[in-house]
Amino acid sequence: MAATLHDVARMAQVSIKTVSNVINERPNVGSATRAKVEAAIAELGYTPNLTARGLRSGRKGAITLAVPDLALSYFAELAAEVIAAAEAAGVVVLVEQTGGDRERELALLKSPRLNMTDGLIFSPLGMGQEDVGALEVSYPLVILGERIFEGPADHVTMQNVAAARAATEYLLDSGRRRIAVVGAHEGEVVGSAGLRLSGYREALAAAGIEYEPNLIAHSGLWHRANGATCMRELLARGVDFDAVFGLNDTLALGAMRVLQEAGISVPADVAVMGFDDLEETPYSIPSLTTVDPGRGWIARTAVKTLLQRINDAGSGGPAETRLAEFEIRRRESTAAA
Amino acid sequence: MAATLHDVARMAQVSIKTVSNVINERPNVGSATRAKVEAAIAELGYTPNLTARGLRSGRKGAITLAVPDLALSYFAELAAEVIAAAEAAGVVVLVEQTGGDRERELALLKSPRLNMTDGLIFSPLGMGQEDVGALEVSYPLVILGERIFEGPADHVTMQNVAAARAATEYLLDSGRRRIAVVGAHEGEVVGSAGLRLSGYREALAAAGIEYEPNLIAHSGLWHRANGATCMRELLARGVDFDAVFGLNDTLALGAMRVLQEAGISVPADVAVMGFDDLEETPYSIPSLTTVDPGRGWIARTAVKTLLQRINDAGSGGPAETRLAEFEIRRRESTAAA
DNA sequence: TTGAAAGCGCTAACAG
DNA sequence: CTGTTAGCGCTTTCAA
Repeated sequence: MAATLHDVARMAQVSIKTVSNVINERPNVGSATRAKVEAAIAELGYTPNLTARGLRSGRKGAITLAVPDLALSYFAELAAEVIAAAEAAGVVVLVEQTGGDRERELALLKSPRLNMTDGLIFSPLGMGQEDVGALEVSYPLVILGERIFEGPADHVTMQNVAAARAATEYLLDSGRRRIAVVGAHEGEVVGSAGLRLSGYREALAAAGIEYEPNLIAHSGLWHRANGATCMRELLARGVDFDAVFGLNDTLALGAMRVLQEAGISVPADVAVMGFDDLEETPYSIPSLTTVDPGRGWIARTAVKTLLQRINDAGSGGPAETRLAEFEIRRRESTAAA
Repeated sequence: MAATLHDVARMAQVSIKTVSNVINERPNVGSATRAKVEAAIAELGYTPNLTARGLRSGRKGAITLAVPDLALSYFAELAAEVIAAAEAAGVVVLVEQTGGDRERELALLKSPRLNMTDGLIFSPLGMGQEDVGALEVSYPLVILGERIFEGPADHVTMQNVAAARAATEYLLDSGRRRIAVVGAHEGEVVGSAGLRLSGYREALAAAGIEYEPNLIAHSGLWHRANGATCMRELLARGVDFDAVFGLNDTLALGAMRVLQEAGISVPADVAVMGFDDLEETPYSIPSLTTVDPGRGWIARTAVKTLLQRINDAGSGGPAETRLAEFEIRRRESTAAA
């Protein structure tokens, strides 16, 4: 059995309160007493029971991170950065996967499991604006991504529209005119897919180029395999294009795979642009031009914001939205034809 | 304030014990009483306080998964499967990153944080056989990977030596003779790198081919960038080779990138073999032949084993080692020259 | 500066 | 079948 505060107190011949004071680095403890207590702690190998502390104090020193799926590289890299940022603040991270499924996302928001942690960083994929009410929760909550605007919770996110527009303009500037899109979501408006498509359309409109639905390929989850499928579909349609904008990197990579399989040269025949700046993008063949949406900043800001809300305990002012800076990472896949 | 058992009991006009019985699905509750209690639970939106339950029962319904880094695809995909398996068993997962650093790994094993969960699935990278004593811990522990043999804890792992040997033999069988290795760890014996290199040497020896140190490139963490660096080094050495065995997929992918950059055709000039069967390997260009080491089975078995130990609470018998089956996934990168 | 004691919300004897 | 009660290990008033 692990040693408790009582055991330490008994051994050090002081009261349990004094031991507690030492552990929590409270100032008012005599140095002789402190030394005695510390000796006893070392001797017994005492380590505080975090569950008991959590019950008593209401603070668990843990947060939950909910993402669709860690097998999606973007979320894996995001999670890595969230965990690192939390660790730096002395907080641990419980990771939940929702599969991007609306029902599971809604269920998670009301799950008793959440009371094991002090708050939630939530990256929804299936929920939409109509579910904004579900975000009225009794615990600190930070939302990532754009499915929901103007909600009751803090929001940390990337500039999807502006960044996608910049990506498209970059393609346009390099002389491409017929830009296919891979990974769109039929009829979506508020999700990442819808927003990035809006950015694409804005760029087209600004350049006086007509939007052509036939150049848009739709898919479900943004897996590499779906990028490949989209590209096969585009090729099957027989539509002509000189560039592809993958709505994220894995889609772009999957599409690029199929392009080369079909004997189409990248970038000579078709330029490829991604979105996310995954760690692997400099190592694809050819290396992938993409948009760095500020993932690291998003992770750090989400953790910082959540911990602030936890500390403020309700008195923290109205919900805020914070936007990350983005940047185009130019690589080989979009080199001049 | 959230409703408690007391609130529910008061509203349903029963004792707190009865409410507890209902919640924990204990059989001995009259159906009329049960209905009353359930109504009260619904009315108050009662949700059990898991922290209190954990303190009282000693069971938290959570486990810890410690991996080097979620930004490494192998660990991200492993974590995804561990979390899914745990979820199926009604358990949540706290994820820790050690960076593969020995000191951090050792520190984690003694961290008070671990008492927030019921047990640990641990994938060490920096620790070695000399640290086997650190695995004598007071909580249920399952070790993943091969850094440590014959330890006091259950061990779920892949067949590194046999699988690497099979991979090398596959290359040999397809007519390749000078097989470079990317990602070796200088002087390592018990780690994945050392074991996979042993498998490589076994295959060479069995085929009567001499082992040539000049064909081996060393690296640190198995990042894609390091695979690229290794390949640059190999090319700089001017040594001749007709195949590359990447000790994992990301290394192989990074190496393949550099090969093509140098105008060397894969697989015509050089065949490339990976290890891990990452989700992206069918979509690289060319698609990557690799070893599926049984990652999904490992994740599910690790969770099952850990939960069993947790349930057995010490009376579970001696530590066991479980080995996953492996399989070569043949793709384009090793097609006949 | 330190001690005694209450109680966080729950489970599990033990009674009835 | 249901109620009473004693803690799990900790933090935290309140006194001394």
